[in-house]
Parts: sequence; C-alpha cells; structure tokens
Amino acid sequence: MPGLPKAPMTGQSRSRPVPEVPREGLKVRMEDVARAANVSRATVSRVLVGYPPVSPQTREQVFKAVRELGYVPNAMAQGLSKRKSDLVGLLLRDPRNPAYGQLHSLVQEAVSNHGLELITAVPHWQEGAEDELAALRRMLGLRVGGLLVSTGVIKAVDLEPFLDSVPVVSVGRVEEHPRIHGVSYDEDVHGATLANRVASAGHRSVAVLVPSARVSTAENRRGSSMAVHLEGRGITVHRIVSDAFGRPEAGIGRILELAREGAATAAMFPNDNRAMIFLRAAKAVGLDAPGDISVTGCDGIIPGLDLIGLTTLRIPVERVAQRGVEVLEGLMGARAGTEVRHEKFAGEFVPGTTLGPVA
Amino acid sequence: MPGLPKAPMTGQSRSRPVPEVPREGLKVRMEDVARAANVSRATVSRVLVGYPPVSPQTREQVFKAVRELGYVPNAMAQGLSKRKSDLVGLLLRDPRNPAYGQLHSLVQEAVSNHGLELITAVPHWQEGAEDELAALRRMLGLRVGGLLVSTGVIKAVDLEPFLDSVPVVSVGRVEEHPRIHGVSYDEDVHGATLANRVASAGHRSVAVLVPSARVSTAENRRGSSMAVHLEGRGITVHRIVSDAFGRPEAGIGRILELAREGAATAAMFPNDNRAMIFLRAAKAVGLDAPGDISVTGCDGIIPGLDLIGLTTLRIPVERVAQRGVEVLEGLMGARAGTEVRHEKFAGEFVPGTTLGPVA
DNA sequence: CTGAAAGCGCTTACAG
DNA sequence: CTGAAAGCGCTTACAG
Repeated sequence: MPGLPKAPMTGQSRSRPVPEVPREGLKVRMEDVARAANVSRATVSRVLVGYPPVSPQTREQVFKAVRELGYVPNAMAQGLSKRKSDLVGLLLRDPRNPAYGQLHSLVQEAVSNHGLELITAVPHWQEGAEDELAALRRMLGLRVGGLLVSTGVIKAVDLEPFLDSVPVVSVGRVEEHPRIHGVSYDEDVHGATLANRVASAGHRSVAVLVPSARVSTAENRRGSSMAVHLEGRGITVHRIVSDAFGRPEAGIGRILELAREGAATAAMFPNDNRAMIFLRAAKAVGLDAPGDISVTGCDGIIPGLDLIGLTTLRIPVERVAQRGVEVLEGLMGARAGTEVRHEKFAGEFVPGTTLGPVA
Repeated sequence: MPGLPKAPMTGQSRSRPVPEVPREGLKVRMEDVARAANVSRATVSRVLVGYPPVSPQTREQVFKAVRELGYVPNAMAQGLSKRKSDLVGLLLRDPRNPAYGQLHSLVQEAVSNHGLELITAVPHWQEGAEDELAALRRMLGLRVGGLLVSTGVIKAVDLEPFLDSVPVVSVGRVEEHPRIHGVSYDEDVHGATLANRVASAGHRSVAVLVPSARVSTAENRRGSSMAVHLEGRGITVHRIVSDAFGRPEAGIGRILELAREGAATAAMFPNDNRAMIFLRAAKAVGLDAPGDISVTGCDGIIPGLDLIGLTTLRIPVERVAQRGVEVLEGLMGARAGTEVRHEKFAGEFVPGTTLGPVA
C-alpha cells in the first residue's frame, strides 16, 4: 500500500518493555548478547551463522558476549525462522532388542557426524489403537528435516500424506513402497545362506519356525526363505507357523516334540532370541545341541553369543545404518525428488557350535 | 502510551500476502485450518489446546478441517510461544551397551506415559575436546523441559550454569553434586553382595579388576567395594587396576596369570562384558570356569546370560529408569526448587554357574 | 559491513 | 463463546 505512511515506532524494537534485570542461563536471548556487544541482533545472528561476513572486530565482541553470558541459541526460534530444523527423527521398534539398540547407536553416530540432531521415538501399538501413530505425529510436529523408519508399526500408507514434505528412508525393515526409499537386510539371502549350511551338514528333515508377516515381516521373510531353500534341495521341512504377536516362545513346544520323535534333526529360527528360547527349553528337557538336534538363529548381535556358541548369521547393521543416514542426508540436501531405491545388504554366517552333522 | 492512537491495520492479519494455493502435508498451518472452518486462528488454537471451552458447533467444524487438511501443529512454534516444550532430553552413554539400551527403552516408555517427548543424544569424547559438550548444548538449545543425564562424559560442573533454567536428574550414574538430583545404583551394595557370595564359596585369594574412576565411576565403585568387602573378611585381594579407557580387555592377561599360578581361585569383574572377555580368554588357554577359576560379573542385562551361565548381579534398571523419570517429572511440574535427593537402588544376585567352591 | 523491519506459526491476555 | 493483536526468539531480504 504505497502512499500510506508507516506508523512511527515508539521505541527501539517496538514497544517491547526492556527488562533491565540481567537474564541468565537459558533465559539470555540474542538481544541480550547484542546489547552487551553493542551491536544489533542481526549482527549477532550473522556472527553465529557465520555468514555473511562480519568485521573481525565486531565478531570478537560478539563471541566475547556470547561466552560471558553463556548464551545458548533457541533452536525452536531458529527452526521456526528458517522454516526447517536440523532434527532427524528415528522411529525405532524396541531399543531392548540388541539389534535395534545397535542400529540406534550407529544411526546416532552417523547423524551427529553430519551435524544433525537425532530424536528417537518408539511407537507402541499396545494401547488403544487411537494414537498408535502418536510418535510419528510428534516427530512431524517438530518438523524434522528427515525421517528414518525402522519399525513395522508405522505403515507406508501412514507416511504417504507427508512424503512430499519430508524425506523418509526406511532402514532395516522390509520396504516395498514405490515412494519410500529403503535400506535393509537381504532376508532372502539370509534365509538361503543358513538353509544351505544346514543342508550341507546333511540334515534331511528340518523344523523351521516361520512367524506370520503380521508378527514380523522380516522374520517371516527369513523363515520362508529358509524353508523354500531347504525344499529346493529336496529336504523335508516342518514349517511351524506362529501368529502370536509378542510371544516369541510360540511354536517352541512343537519343535521340541519333533526333535524328541526324531522327526527333525535340525531346527531353524528366524532370530537369535527364539533360538535361545529353544536352547533353554531343550536343555530343560535334556536335549543337547547339536548332539540331539542342531539349532540355528539369525541376527548375531548379542554380545557373548560366541560363549553361547549359537550358530547364526550376523546381520550387517553397520552398513545399513550408515547407508540409511547417507541416503537420507542426500534426500535432505536434494532440491527435487530423487529416484526411489530399495537397497539390500546381506550379512555373514557365524559358524558357532550348535549346528552339527545329523545326530 | 495512552493518547497515542494505534496505527490502523491495512488488512486482516497484517499485510501477510495470503497465498490462495491450498497448502498440503506439513505445509498446512493453523491459518489454513481457521479459514476452512470459518473461524479465527485463536479459536482453532483453543479447540486444539482444549481450553478454554469452545462451542460444540465450532469444535466440530475445526476438528473436521483439521482432519481434512491433515493438519499437524508446528511444535516449534508452539514451544516458542508457550516458552516451553514437552521435550525431555536423555544424554546417554552408549546405546550399544545393553544396560544403556535397556535404560533408554524404559525411559522412553516412562516419558511417553507422561505425555512428554524424549530426545536422545550421545556425547562422544573421542573427537577434539572442542565440542565434547555439543550434545548437551543442542539439547539445551531445544529448550528441553527437563534433562536426564546418564553418562559420565557430562560433568556436574558443565551443568551448573543451567541448573536454574532446567531441571536435571542424573540416572544410573554416580552423582554427588549437591544441586543435581540423582537416581542410581547402589554400587557399594552391589560390590558387597558379590564379594560376600565369593567369600561364602570359600575363596581366600581373589583377583578383582578395578577400573580407575576416570574410566568409569560406577565400575570403580563396584570394584572397590568388592575389594573392600573381601578384605573385610580377611581374604587376600589382588587388585588389578585398569586405567585404559575404551579397552575392556585391559588387565585380563594379568588375572589369567594369577589363575594359572593358582594365586587366585576366583576373579571378580565390575561388569559382565569384562567377565565375558575373561571367560573367552580363559577358555582359549584351556582354563575352565568354575573348574579352574570362579568368575563373577555385574549388570545381568544381556539376553541369554543364563545360557552362558555367568554368575552376576542384575542391576535394577527398571526401577532406576522409572524413578528417574518420576523425579524429573516432579521437578518439571514444581514451582520452586525441591529438596535435592540422591536415591540408590540395589539389584539382585544371579547365581549362574561360574562361581563354585575353591578348585 | 551493519541495522531496522518483517515474518516464521503458534498462544494467550485483552476486549468484547 | 470468539476475534484482533501482541509477543515468543530467531533469520534474512532490504536498504544503506
């Protein structure tokens, strides 16, 4: 509206009542620093941002004031103003599971190396399905610059509405959505690798625990792959299907029976936890591994696994975490949408001692 | 300034150029919702906050608009405006360590149960000591409503300048600062408990690995306590002091020698990881536990520990995590400063099989 | 090289 | 019960 005279300001910085009490701790704001350094807020900001250049003189005064006042910039104000934050969100399945703990740790590291801040949340789905996605919404609320999803609780469809606003990379989980980048484990290869080892050991009748996809997509993939590859080599497979969410001991009893009847000489599990539960149960009923039955797991993350001797496969968490962050970072820096890719990494077989020749 | 006429506004909501392109995803703001619902921003805010009451009619319109537009409130703006955030910061030592992973998990849970948001950071101290405290500063920058500190990297003095601005509770670490609340493990009792078991098993000459306080205050406490209590019962103690940061295998060799010489019939370690390293090394040189030497650890967190059989003590992570969050929450709600307390919890002995009578 | 001002998206007295 | 306005603490064109 040209022609309309601007209203005169009553004082400097509007009519904000300037409190003369010196602020301290987290209460000191940029304005306090500016005053102490005898410059404007804009200048303080420039010094802190590092650009555009400020005269060395003023720079020093500002730094001095920052130091003396112990100024810590308010990241919320920064984010709001810049319309973006350095926050990267990680949606984790369960930090109690060492495989996820490891992932978290590595992601944490990779993210800080990129000068970003990681925030972690764990979506539950126990509680009233009402806000099953509360964790997701909270992260989006914070306007994270990127999102790393590693839990099956969050479905691809839940993310769809936001795919244009925030880059999403799913890590360590089976991802097939055409618009979500994925960096995960090659569960087919994992299953095949383990199956081939069991087959090579001479087993002709094997029990395989296969959780339903509803329980865990990854475990389902692994288990199915094991079964398929065993069958491909003409081996008799006893598929023990488990649809019991949160009950890793499901199906163990049945496998124990098969072992005792001699109907199976080996038992394959889709993760170490289940394998350990079986080992425990077997020991309890006097069955020896691999004496009476061979046992294999999958994950290979738990410290001390070598002392247990479990034959397993170590998933490549390091590579997945690192690559996941790398991809996300690329997306966060990218102007336009990049081509969506689904990358998979395979881990390495861990011999152990619970896989032996046919008893 | 009474008498000074207010400058007339040129349009609604200042002269903000109203973009007519419908925003989507995370781009939709409260104003868009307001327009869609035919109300003011203030009203939308009230509906969302839940207070003060808004007519049921309008409420519904607003909720409808929120739903249809997929509105996710910007938490940074909320925080800035409310001068506080729901964020709780957790400074973690190393998520790779199952004991910390467990703590993280439990804190995560407790925090969400309180309707708060957890953000986690891991301060390194490998890198140039320059921004050793970068993680702390980033959290303070986000103006977290409270801080949970569980790593020794952050010293009490580093926190001092902010103690007035943000409630701090240290969890699971030895804390003695008079102004910082502490909820931790009773390492003295832990050491005593284990020492008494070893003594009761009849050992008269025991090797104890004691890391220096610089390496780990907690482990130092445990180890010292073990040694002291053994000595109190007239037992000969071989203190193996380790000052090697990040090298948990330090001192193991020496203990192996003592075992072989028969100079020690039991070896006590300040955590399970070190005990497992010893177990591995012992096995490698043909020493059996407890046949040739008894072994105890401390932590009891690793899954599958029972399969290894390590005699240890399970630290009460659950109680510490829960109580830590509880205390923090109390502080966050409190108007004035509460009395500072240092609470300690002791765990439970885990018999295992690596502690036996004197060989 | 530096400052005054507008704007980021909310909340919350202040007035009806 | 509802709206207009100020303010939270920054950043960043816009003008010198």
